[in-house]
Amino acid sequence: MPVTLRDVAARAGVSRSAVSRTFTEGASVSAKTRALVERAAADLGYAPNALAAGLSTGRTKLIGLVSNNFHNPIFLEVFDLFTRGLQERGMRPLLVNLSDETDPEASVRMLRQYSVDGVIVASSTLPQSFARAFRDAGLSVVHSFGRRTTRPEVHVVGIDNVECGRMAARTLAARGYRRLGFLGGPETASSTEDRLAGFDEALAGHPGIAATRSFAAAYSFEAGRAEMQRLLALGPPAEAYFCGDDVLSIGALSALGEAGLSVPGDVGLIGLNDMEMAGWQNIDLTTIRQPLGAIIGASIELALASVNRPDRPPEARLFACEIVERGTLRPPRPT
Amino acid sequence: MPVTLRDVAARAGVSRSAVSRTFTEGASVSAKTRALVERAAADLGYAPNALAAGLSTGRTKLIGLVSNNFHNPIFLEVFDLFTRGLQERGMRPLLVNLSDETDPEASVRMLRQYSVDGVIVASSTLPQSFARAFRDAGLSVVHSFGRRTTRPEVHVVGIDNVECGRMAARTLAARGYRRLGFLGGPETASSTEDRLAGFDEALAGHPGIAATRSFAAAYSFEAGRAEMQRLLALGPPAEAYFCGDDVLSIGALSALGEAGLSVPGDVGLIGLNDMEMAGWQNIDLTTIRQPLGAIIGASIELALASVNRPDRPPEARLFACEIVERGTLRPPRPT
DNA sequence: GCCGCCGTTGCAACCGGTTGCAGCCACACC
DNA sequence: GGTGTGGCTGCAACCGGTTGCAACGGCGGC
Repeated sequence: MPVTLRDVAARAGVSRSAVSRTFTEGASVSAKTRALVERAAADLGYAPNALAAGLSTGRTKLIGLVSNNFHNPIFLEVFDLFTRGLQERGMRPLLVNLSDETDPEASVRMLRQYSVDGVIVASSTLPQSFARAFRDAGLSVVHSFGRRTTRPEVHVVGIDNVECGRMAARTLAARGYRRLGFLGGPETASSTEDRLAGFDEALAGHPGIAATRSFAAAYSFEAGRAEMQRLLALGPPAEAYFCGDDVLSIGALSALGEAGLSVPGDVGLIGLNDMEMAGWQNIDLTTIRQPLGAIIGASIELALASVNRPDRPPEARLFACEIVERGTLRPPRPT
Repeated sequence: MPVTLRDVAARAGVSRSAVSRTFTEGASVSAKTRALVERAAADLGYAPNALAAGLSTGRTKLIGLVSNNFHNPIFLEVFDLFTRGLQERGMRPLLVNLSDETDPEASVRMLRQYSVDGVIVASSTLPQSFARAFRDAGLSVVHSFGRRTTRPEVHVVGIDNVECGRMAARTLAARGYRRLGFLGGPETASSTEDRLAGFDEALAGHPGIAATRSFAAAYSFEAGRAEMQRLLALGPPAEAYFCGDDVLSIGALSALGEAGLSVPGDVGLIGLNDMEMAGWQNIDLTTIRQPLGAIIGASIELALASVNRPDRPPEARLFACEIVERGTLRPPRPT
């Protein structure tokens, strides 16, 4: 039923090689045969089989897009940008959902079975063991939203979480807040650790400022809300919180509102990510913007580059973030 | 570098066929050879190449997952359920983003190039021409969140939008609202048309009730907000609105709040979908729940079934919705 | 002891492409 | 006219599997 190379060759009266060559960039074909073949292909509605081609060339133009983050709305934006970016470059994303997967082994087999050209792991919570397992299987992998380490094992693209922690601390200090709270994501996530480290570091220079710390069970609305409720039950809240993610901030916002506390009147809040929703006027969250487009662009770039040079040493690309001023912090304090 | 059938065969001292057969369900292999092969495969870390297999069998276990809805948060839930559901059944989703695509032709070629076993179109806004184009190319397709037509061209799974419109109208009437508003999605979307039809139909039995209608430019927060702002600028609002989607409701909510109107005090609101966010306590939207899990389960089921029986006549499966009572409508009026 | 049967096995062709290699041809040059 | 050159072309092998077919071996039944 489907039309193949052979059919086109027959109709054009040329060899199969000739047909193949007219469809491969930079192959040597005369204008005459090319015209013949193109005519026949158009008549028949021929589309070359990318998978069969991949069998010979070793390149399927398939990229494994791996994530376990299907409850944080920012990931819809992430998937949008990834799929479009990959499509524009002629690649196809094979989506892998690792939500309740704990063993890298199964996913590795899967990805190898489909001989993807490369893997992009888009997650800030997936343990590094996954990325490592993919790499050990000989796949070229890029870890987006990952952590920079001194001796990276795979390509990493993301933000400088330590610096974000500092930014948050400096911003809160500049607004005159003195009793701060750090409300992070899962304690074991590297992003949480790093943000806290930066936060603490910047605060070290401000002896008059105290900070508490706590951790939500996940990067989700419910977790943020639950954690803030727990804090409120414990005693009076801090003057302002740095939340490790916008979705946590919104959860916290909800708990605060329910407790009758006003933001930013009673409590200040700053998030991280700047997801679409943070700008919705009934949320209006002051936050630290992660340059999503740049991160994803670089991830794709790196993934494609390392397909061609698999031995290329792992590289870390970190992007700068910026404060987005909205309505959940009180204005800077005049000095 | 990658280990193939041939390597395993050599190490196990059997033919390539024997290896192939031990890995295909229901083939005839003796326990002895099977053990031999499995041992060798494990030693070598062999994983069969699914794409090469697909070349012979004509089944790649790849499913094209096509959508253009990357700005409605409910679609993150949709992708989550689809990817998990497909993975559980041993299928792999190839994600296709049609956000700014107007010509089905290109996507058809793409999907055929990767010889997907089937296509699932997950969108309530994509014109039917896309689904039809896929079908015409010989692909078996399921349209999720699509519209039931009298003579369906492809499998359709979704909800009865007309009935949802009726439910909304009946609910608002029962609460004693008399001046209603229909705030739909894009006027050309079939889902919008159907919901409006049902809404009008149910209202026909209530001569004392009047309704206005208007349409947002897209199923998005911004569009819902803009449309409600426009309505408010025109004059006093209706007593209650039926919004064609939760994300529209939330946009409307934001515009109402900004105008100093309280919900449900001054204006009532009912949405449709029941996305995760609708339950967030600071949104607390009364809405009509779409049974997402059932819809997606049935879509996958149907997609897989029609791979095996491509000539199976197109079928429509519609699921019932239910009202989820939260805080944006005033309580039922005692009669 | 012979026959037939059936489960198992390997051969070889095939799926739909790609590509190294050698042959062909036209043309230009001497 | 002979030779050399270079651009096109087709042959055939190969990518990593699957599968129809025929051969093989062991076993039970007569």
